[in-house]
Amino acid sequence: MPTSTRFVVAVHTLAILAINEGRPVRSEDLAFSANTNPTVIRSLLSGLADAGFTTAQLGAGGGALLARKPSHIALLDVYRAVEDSELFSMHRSPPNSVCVVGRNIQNVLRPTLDKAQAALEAELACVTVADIAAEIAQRGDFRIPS
Amino acid sequence: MPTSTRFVVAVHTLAILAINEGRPVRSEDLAFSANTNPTVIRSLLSGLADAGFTTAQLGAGGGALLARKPSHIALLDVYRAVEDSELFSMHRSPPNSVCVVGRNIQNVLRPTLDKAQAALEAELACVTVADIAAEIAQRGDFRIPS
DNA sequence: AAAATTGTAATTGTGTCAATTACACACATT
DNA sequence: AATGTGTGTAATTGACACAATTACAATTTT
Repeated sequence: MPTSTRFVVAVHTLAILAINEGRPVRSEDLAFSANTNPTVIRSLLSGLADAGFTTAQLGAGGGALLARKPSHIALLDVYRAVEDSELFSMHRSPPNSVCVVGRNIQNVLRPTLDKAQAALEAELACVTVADIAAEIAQRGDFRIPS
Repeated sequence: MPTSTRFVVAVHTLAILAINEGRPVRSEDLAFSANTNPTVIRSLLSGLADAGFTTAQLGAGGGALLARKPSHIALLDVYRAVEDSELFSMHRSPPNSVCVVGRNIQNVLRPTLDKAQAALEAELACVTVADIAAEIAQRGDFRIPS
């Protein structure tokens, strides 16, 4: 049940912005690091900006900036901002309602699937972009300019 | 996120087998209930049989049967038997190792993603096919022949 | 022997995501 | 003001995965 690569790339992007706190970073540079296309990054930033996590500065010397302290952006927030579809997908075409199982399976399964998703989300809520950035700084042996 | 429908359809299938305990059910009938193709069901049953959850009886009057008590088949087992790909997908092409973030992001993210997946799986481990079948029986106002 | 059913391979159809292209719009610098 | 830089968004294309479908060999029951 694969999620798209959006979530991971979005966290990657935010981590770079956290490390370059204050300095605008161009989508081209972000794309270079994530090994993808600038437009893909801009599309992600669009969602992140809607959620209030980033802003953009147009024109020469412009780029993306964090709009909020990285310690106040949980990975769950990022997940929700850029990942839209359901975690579990049900039957492609609705099950046959003539059958008791077909008639009830989705409603019966729903609470369990929701609980599982909630458990996953609770874990993502515990970690922030600041945590990720700090860990990267440690591995790279440098300090994040506060 | 076009995730696969395999997991839900597999649970659907096992619930039917649990309710028809002892009686073989043809892939055609299972497919009719799940509103899909018999071959799709047979492919799922192939994985479930490999995992030791079902057996098949060939020939006229044949079909699929549970090989284990439904109370001994957790949804997590089903999930693992029929769903192969990773829950979180990382970058499509590897991030740029010239950048500190690109070089470390995947390793830094891995523990969190693993913990999130484990939390999800723990929930799926709590519920069995027997639970699902019982809930369906209750909604359909009938009893499962033990 | 004949009919029924599974198991599996191969092909086709469909949909989603990512890459790419294109361009209008906004800002900054001169 | 004019020009260059960069974002924002739409549209197209490519790649890929899943499901549907077709086909058929193998096995079992009647």
